[in-house]
Amino acid sequence: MASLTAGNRRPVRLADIAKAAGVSHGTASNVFSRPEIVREEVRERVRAAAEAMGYGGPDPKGRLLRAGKVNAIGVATAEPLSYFFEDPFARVMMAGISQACDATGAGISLVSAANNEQLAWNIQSALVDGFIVFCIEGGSRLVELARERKLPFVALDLASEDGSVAAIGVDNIAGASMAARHLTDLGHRRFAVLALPFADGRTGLVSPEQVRVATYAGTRDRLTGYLQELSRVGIDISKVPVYETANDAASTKAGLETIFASEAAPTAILAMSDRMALVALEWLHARGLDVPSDVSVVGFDGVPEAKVSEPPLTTIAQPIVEMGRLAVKAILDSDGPVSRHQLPVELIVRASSGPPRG
Amino acid sequence: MASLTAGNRRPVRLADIAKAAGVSHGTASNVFSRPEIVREEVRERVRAAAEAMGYGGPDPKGRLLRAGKVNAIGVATAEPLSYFFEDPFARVMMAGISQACDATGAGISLVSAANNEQLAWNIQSALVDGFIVFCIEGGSRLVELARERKLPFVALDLASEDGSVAAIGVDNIAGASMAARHLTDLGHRRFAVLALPFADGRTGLVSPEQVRVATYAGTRDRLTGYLQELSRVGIDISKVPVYETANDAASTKAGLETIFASEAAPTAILAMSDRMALVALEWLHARGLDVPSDVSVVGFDGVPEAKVSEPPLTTIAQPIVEMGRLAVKAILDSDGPVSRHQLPVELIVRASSGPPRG
DNA sequence: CACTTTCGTTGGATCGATTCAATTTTTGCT
DNA sequence: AGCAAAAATTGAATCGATCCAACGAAAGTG
Repeated sequence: MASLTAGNRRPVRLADIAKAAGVSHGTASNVFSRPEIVREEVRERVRAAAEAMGYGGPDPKGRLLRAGKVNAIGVATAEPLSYFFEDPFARVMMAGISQACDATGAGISLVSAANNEQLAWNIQSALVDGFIVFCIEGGSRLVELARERKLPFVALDLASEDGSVAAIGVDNIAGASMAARHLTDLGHRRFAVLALPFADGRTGLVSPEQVRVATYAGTRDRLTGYLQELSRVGIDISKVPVYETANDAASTKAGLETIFASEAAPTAILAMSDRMALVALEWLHARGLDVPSDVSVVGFDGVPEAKVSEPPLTTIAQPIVEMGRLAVKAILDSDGPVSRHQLPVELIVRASSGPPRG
Repeated sequence: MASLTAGNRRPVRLADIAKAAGVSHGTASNVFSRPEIVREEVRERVRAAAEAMGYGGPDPKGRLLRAGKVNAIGVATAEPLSYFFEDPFARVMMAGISQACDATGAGISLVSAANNEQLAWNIQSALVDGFIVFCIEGGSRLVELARERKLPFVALDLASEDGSVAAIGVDNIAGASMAARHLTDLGHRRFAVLALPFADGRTGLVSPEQVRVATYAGTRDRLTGYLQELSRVGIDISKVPVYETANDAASTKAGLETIFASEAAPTAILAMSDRMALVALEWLHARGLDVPSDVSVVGFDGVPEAKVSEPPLTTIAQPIVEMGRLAVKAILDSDGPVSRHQLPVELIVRASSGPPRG
């Protein structure tokens, strides 16, 4: 019934206009892809036929099959799609990826789903030349799915233990160590750690046992870096509360409640992400605690928001944009050996850290 | 030379494993797409063959051609790709689009290029089921290119005059009018307007003539709304400076310089975007002018940043997320007539506006 | 035991283009 | 005009899958 309107579902193929123009489909194809090699008169005839029949140009679906290359790279996470536009770290990373893609003319396909089954299907059916995998929650599954596609892929921000997967990350141990060192140098001795997930789906204070079996090596490495430095100055690290969050506001606040409920409240907080650190800043302010005179806070990541927070956040800056660029490069020239890059981080001292009171 | 390593460029097709497993390609296909209809023994044999030969599952490229649907929608702009992750308005809009896509399981393809030729090619070859077109700079060209693909598409944030293109926008005249009304009610009589582009590529004070031939009807409508209200209270609108910017920091600051260089500096600024308004806030502060006691500022868009600026920004909020959702819906059920939605806007009064001094 | 269902499998047709070797037409030159 | 070289055109093969009508075998029925 809907077909009453002009009665056709646009089945206009290149072959149709070739017939209409009285040329072979080979020639018709040339009119669009290499117009210079077909005689002007013929070219115009074909163009006119295309115009008349409402032909929208060669369908990329067809071309794709022959050409093999999609000219787009997929960026995958196990978060909902909006993660790409809402998470500060993801946004900066995507900006880096964008730059590299713009430079090479590649497109970006966002591949993602919070739902597990949907995610698998989306990865299996993504039309891309390769994947950049954001390893936050569900990282290992994601890597597994990407690997199954047998396309080039690179894991981001993951201290993957599996040397066979290409990965781009930072030196988490060194970075965390620098953060802790900065605070111990200032004289702090009572610490608390706001940790990223060690494994999927749980939050709360973590035990050494849980750290040992951590799924996420990156989280473990940062903790290792923190604790290494703390024990160096003689702090009993078994007394340092480590609260695992889901890197969102709610679980971070819960962590802060727990941490500050204890007798010996810390004078310094080591947060494994700027996102958590920024939440902490807000929470401390609401609680009437001054930063940095009551509590110092040091983040990790170096997102732009850290520059303009109240007070501006001391943090370990990752070369996020550069990582994004490298990732794209790794996909596009993915012939060589699996590329594993470990980039340096940098301590950026701002106003959220200072000597402890007294 | 590179082919020494195992000497093959992965030409493993479904047909290959079918042959290896001793079944027809039809059956092999079924093993992956409808496993329940093939006998277990056969299924396992095929699966084993696939595993052994390193087959990564049915290639979506092939499936696509047959299926016809990509299951992804393209979002197009004439800006570089990073625009999606850096512009506040775009980010909120993308969040809305993401939500709708998550809900329906569709993917998102970012289609964009600052370079003209590249842009055309990218749109022509994008593997998508439809386009959502961000009409900022280069809007008309973009719409033209999208139209040529003969795919469903919807223009966002564009008061397109051409009734044949689906579009989702807000009532720009009413919104602008509300903004101006708010300020006239407060007692303001000396105004300046920071305008979005009327046409591509130029900035500076605009003449009525330039307004008349504006490419962007949305910009013109907002101006109409402002001026309608101003003349209603008896202001000589020919004296109101209207400075056209490129909606970036540089040209906005240039506009402010121009505006405040004049004898009778305005007591109120009407900015056609929050982005400009926020730049204005900063510029005025740096210049030593207090907002709102020296100058009131009212923006347009309602981006999240407006809530936390110093001072918080009075603005006309668009239902950005809702627009994103509607756009996706328009693409996905694109059978009906071209859908043109005009959504309402809302005046949000914050601290950046107040009565003029004296 | 013949006869109908049901189930699993087969292989050809199709999706919409590009490519390339072969062929035809045009051009250029004497 | 005659012939070689250059340019334009043709059409079959290919890309990698899915779909479906037809068919053979096994199971069920009188």
